[in-house]
Amino acid sequence: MSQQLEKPAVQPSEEELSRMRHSTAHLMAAAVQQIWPDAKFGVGPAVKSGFYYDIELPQPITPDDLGKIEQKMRELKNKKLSYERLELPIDAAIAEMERLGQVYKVELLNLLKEKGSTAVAKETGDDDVVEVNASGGVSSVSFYKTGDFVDLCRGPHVENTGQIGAFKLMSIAGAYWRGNEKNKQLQRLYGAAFLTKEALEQHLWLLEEAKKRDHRRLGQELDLFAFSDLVGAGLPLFTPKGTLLRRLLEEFVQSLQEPLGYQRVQIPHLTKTDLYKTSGHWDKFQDDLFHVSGKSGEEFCMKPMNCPHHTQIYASRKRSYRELPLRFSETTAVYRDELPGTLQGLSRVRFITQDDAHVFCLPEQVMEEALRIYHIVDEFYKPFGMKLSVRLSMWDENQPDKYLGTAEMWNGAQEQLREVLKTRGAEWHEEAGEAAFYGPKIDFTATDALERPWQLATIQLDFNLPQRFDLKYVAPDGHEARPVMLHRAILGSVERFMSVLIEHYAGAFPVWLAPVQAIVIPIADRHNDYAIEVQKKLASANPSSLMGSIRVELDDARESMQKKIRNAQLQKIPYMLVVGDKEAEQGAVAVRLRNGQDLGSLSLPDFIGRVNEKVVTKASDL
RNA sequence: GCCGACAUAGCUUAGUUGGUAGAGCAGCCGAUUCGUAAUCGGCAGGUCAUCAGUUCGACUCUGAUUGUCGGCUCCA
Repeated sequence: MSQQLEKPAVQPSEEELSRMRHSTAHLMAAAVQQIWPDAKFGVGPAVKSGFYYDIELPQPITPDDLGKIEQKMRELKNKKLSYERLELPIDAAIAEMERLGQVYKVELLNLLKEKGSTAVAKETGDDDVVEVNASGGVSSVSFYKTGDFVDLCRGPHVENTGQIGAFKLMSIAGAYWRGNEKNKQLQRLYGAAFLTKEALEQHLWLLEEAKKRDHRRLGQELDLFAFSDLVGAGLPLFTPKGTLLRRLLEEFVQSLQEPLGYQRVQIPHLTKTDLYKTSGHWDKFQDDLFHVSGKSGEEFCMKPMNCPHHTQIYASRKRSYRELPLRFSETTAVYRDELPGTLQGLSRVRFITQDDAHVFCLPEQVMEEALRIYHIVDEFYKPFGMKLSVRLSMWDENQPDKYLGTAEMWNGAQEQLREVLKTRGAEWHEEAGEAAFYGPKIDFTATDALERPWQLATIQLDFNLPQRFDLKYVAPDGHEARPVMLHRAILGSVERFMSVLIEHYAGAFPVWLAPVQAIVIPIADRHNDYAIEVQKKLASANPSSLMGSIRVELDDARESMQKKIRNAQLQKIPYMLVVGDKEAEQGAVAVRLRNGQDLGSLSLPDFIGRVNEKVVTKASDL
């Protein structure tokens, strides 16, 4: 007998929470079943901050029903019903579920019987169904019974419903059965659940706070971008301030990549579709392109990516091994006809500006080049203090037809990227099926205010497109050889990066990024002349800033100083420069920081020096 | 694309048994000239997203379209 591990005295709270949430999902299902006895149940796992259950009813559940369900849940909770575990041979289980008309459970059980629990967990996204261990067939399964509700489930659960904490049903959504859009769509009921009422309230409060950081709201309040129904969905329009922010980000990344040998190129936004028929994108993405036709009858489309164009710059002349690596970079827009239901603020758009680059190199240069890119990613993200998670996105070897190239190619390329991660000492996780169709990638993701993950930077290895476009270089021995291609983006999409950035800072940008860095606030009209003088001096003062000056505005509205300070606060302007009689006399400014701190009177050179330092160091403080 | 919800002035929004819209902020005009988060008064601004339909009459009811939000699916 193996040594028993002692249970820790205090359960890790995550595990405890997750168990309670899972039990709450059962409680909700039990309540739904009492109200609508003909409800059919899909899967119902615990998730971040709560749980969900997928349910099918002849009459859809409406938001008004949520209160009713909650009330029934409380009733059942107060009865302190036990969670009772039963084991059944799989065939008996199938028969029982058939008797109850639970068609989805029957389907799961059959799947378990044939393919085992790993396959089921993978397909449903729910590993609570049964113990995840073997990938072979399962011979017996466990059920949990709560009151009249019996559910296929591996557990564990709390002992009885009285131990369930505070919960609230949050929303109803559609979700395809087994995650496949060809299947029927069930109703997914989401709930939040916490051990205590206080924790639940805290969570709801955090959600409210997150709304204030929503980039869509801040984009409007801070006048960064806008949308127009006339222009169309997913097509953001950038205001002067938003455009300035974009330029600052682009120039930052340019300042990092240019010294590393990246050369700018430029390509048209239209192309004949032949380009994508050659690259292989056509077969996969033709429905997601904006198609354009001209006079000639030739088929054109808006470019949805830049790699094929860049290969044609490479292919425009004979290349020698001596000129490799070639690193073509370009910050440029691509256009993708994303499904309307997926569009979301700047996070998911149809006009996407990529800070794209393609490196063409010798096979033996791949590591070095990938490491260079990794270095740029590190340097770029450092000043923001954003938490990035790193994913090695691999192909799905069970679906080779979704990808170009051979298993050998894929395994080799994946191993190379794994080496890169090891060399960097990165912490990463690996996911099959997340690769691009032409190669594996290292993806860097960040989260928004609601902690939804978004992919930003990416490093992709590609042996396929060089082959498709028959790219060559002349090797030292005089023979022609095939270069390797790396695709990379640092921000990813400028729009998406901005969405994450805005939420990361809650709109309060550090000095180097703030579209308006300082605002001069004259106390009374008689101070306007001095205020103008201050503005002029600052606007031409800061040669080391990326934009060549301090970005300063003057608020000469005939309003109270208090009002002007309030407005500047709401605009999250880092420095408020109050000038009155005293300052005019001393040639100074009274500096108030965005965080409310009063720096007192500073001479102009002192203030300029301060801003200069914050900009040059990309400081996060003021 | 699918499921569900929503759409009133630039922004936030009031407006239930269907009788042609009311406010705050922003804007404009005037007064106020102020020491660290909203001075006061006035004016203007709406074919109630669009298009059909029901009705004597539609912001209100029905349908379609467009857009937005939360999910699902997809994501080069």
